[in-house]
Amino acid sequence: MKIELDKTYNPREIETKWYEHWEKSGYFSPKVNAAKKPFVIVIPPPNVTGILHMGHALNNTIQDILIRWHRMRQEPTLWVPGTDHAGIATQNVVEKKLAKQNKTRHDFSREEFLSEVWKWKEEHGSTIVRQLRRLGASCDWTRERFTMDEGLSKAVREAFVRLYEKDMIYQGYRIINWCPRCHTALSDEEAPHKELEGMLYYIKYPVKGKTGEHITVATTRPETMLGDTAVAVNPKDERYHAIHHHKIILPLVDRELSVIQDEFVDPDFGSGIVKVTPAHDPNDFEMGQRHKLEFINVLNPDGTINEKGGAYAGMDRFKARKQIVEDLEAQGLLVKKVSHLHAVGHCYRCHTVIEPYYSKQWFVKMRPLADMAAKAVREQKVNFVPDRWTKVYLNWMDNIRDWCISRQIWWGHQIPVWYCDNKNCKPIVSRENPTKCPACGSAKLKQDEDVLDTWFSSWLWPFSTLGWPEKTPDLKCFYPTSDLVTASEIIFFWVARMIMAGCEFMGAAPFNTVNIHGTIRTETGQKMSKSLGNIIDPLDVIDHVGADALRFSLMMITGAGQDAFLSPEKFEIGRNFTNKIWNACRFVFMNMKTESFDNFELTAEKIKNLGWVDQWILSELNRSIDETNRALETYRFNDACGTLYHFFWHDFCDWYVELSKQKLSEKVFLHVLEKSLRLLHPLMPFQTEEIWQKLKLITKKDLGETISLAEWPVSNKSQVFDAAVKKAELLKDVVFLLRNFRAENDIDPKKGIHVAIDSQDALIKELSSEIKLLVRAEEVAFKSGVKGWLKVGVVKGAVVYVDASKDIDIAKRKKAIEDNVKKLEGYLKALDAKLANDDFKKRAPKEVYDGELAKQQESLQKLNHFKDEQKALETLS
RNA sequence: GGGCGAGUAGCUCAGUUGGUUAGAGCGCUACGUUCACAUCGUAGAAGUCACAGGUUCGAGUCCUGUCUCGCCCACCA
Repeated sequence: MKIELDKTYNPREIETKWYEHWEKSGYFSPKVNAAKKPFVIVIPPPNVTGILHMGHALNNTIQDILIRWHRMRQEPTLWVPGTDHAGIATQNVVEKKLAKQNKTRHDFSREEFLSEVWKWKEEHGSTIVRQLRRLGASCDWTRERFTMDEGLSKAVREAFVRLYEKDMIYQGYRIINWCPRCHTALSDEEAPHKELEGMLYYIKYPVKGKTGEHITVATTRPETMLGDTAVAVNPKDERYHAIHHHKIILPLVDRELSVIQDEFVDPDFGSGIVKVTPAHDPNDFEMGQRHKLEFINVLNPDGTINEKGGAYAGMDRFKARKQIVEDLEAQGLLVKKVSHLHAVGHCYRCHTVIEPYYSKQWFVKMRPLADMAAKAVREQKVNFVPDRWTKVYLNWMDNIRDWCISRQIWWGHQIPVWYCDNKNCKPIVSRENPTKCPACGSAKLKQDEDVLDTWFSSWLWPFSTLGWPEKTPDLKCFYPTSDLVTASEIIFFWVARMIMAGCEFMGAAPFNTVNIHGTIRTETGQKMSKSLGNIIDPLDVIDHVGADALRFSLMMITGAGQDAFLSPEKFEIGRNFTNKIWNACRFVFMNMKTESFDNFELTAEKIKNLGWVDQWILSELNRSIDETNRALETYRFNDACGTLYHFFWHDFCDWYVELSKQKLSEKVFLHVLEKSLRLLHPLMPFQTEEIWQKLKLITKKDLGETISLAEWPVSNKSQVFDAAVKKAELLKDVVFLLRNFRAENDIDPKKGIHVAIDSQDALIKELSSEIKLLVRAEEVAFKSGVKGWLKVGVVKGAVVYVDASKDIDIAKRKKAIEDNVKKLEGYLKALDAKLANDDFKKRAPKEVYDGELAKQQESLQKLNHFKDEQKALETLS
């Protein structure tokens, strides 16, 4: 059967065709085999609101490579996919949609609003999941999960109740990060600090009963003074001993404040006196507790001043700040303002400046969890790749603070706590919805209105997706998972907490290896983001060059764990490579006598009788298999790409295919091609499958159903032939020399040249036909005492001549030789000095010394030949 | 304030325990389309390995310090 490939590779139909076939055929579901250790990855669940961006493309390509590689190694392989309900983000999206109809969520009941969100989820939530398929991600879609599906919601309740029962969840009044735009509390991780150029205001507070006397406090947030309930000084600060027992009058409000003494106050900062606002600053909160101060909250949830703010009530916090400064100035109480660089928390969802806010929230006690999780990493139950992240992780664990898990939004897992109508009854914390109060029997119960932090469901992901808390076969078989692949941004949010949850609920860390990859950036180093308009859309890239090219390009340019700087041109590397592979295969298919290849497995017997070129390419293949494995084992995907790129393009196409006009074994040809496709498959799944299937038809060989289940190549020492490799090196050297000579002398590419070689080496005499072919030589003669020809150069002791009666540009040749002589003389000078150094002779290993010596000999010989040639050219001209 | 990463060819980056004359891809220059592939081939030019010291027979690689860029963490108001 004659099978032809199209002239250029057209990924579009091929990709859709194969993905559908793979999924339908169930290749992505693991073949459970108790005797074999499974390889398992859980996907970092993208937000349901998400659309595939380059970061996802990178992240999921890495996972897919690992998964496909292990699958081909015939391990039971599972990649669990799914999406995250992304509480705040999703609610924001739906609220924005409602805003277009001039509505807010408060125009709906909670139930109505939630049904709007579910509706949105059903319509748009599968976008990213479809896009992952286009990338080629070989997830087991039969096991797809969602953080709010029934099973995972059950897991969330189970976790909450267990922690509550162990006294590791508590409710209390604390200062938390409050987003005035999202109207909710946030965890510390959700309120990253950003440096802002602000103002430090120095304000006079009058001392009571001492007209004209005042103290000066410094603050960056003057509006919080409305909630001041004390001023504080350091007890050791002698400047202020005199005022310890005085009362201070709070301007604008006329509240009477005591002076408290607290070690926290740094006498060297500002004036050395701190205004204390226990309800709006974490430090002041601590002081407030220590000194039993009053907590006055002056803010509404939306960031406006509340009724406690007197004249400023109703004003936005920033407007109030401006107004208060103006008013103080008018009263002569503003001493000065100086610009001041400080770090301010921002909401990670909407980037609004967060407000430290005193309110009642639910918290998880982190110390015991952190200790366990840190231990798991210290004992190498979990390993970070690259290793430098270990320190980052441990440092965070050491400085952990309790986790605020309640959110004042509607979309999410509602907190499983109910309050009885009878205020004297204790809250009911329950896995199931209770119908009546166990204490008083009342049926009037009200569930806590808050929902849990989205990450409270994500941290259970590695086992909740496998069925926990039920004891399912999947859980037993696939937990703990093998690798986790993610970006550094979510080490604290997610990775660290998953390790905690795994240790706490499963008694074992959830994965062995955490592979942290870099961030995708633009050419100029910016983060890619929609708002900056600097996105390169992976789906565009797939449309233009195909998923394989996208994947390969990404992997090729991303050093292990390093950030990747992208521009559209970067994807040409993958496009060109897919094209090269395609055309090489096209060539093979066009030239093979298809009838004779029903079997191209190589037996030891066959291999022994192969020609040296075949032996050489087999040697390179086996070396490449080893290198690829080493690269994949150490998560060096760019090395794996580089190895296979070089092998396929340069060894296979440039040399082997070029030499294929000589007598080569077509069996070896197909063998190498087929093995190459397997090696490339994890990187470029679509194209390799397409070609492999064609190969199957041509060879009529039963290779199996799909390349994605074909066995991963194993290297074989008996297929490495040092002599053949040496011979190839020699051939390449002679060919380079003569090609260079041709180019240097502008010899018409179509014109044959006459070559003579003077050498004692028998090996080179076996290369005449190859040399003829590759340098377009009319003849290659082996003889000594060549007279009247031009000496071109010396290769491993063999002197190479070309018939000088042809059109050689003598002047150019002279110049080339002169350059060579100069270079060689410089090199020899350095070598001579090195070898003359007694210390080098004494201390360097013998191999190194001998190596240098041999180099000296060879260079000397070359130099002499060039000098001879110079003389000969003199007589010629 | 603490920590991490990066600085190697015009650009993007490799360079694994120190040991050839420091590599690749892109770009550039010249030539080439009867060749599977011009998304190609052949050949070529191009580097003070950020800087300064040090260790060593030998440093891009190890040590110390400095500079530049980027990132993360941090309750000095």
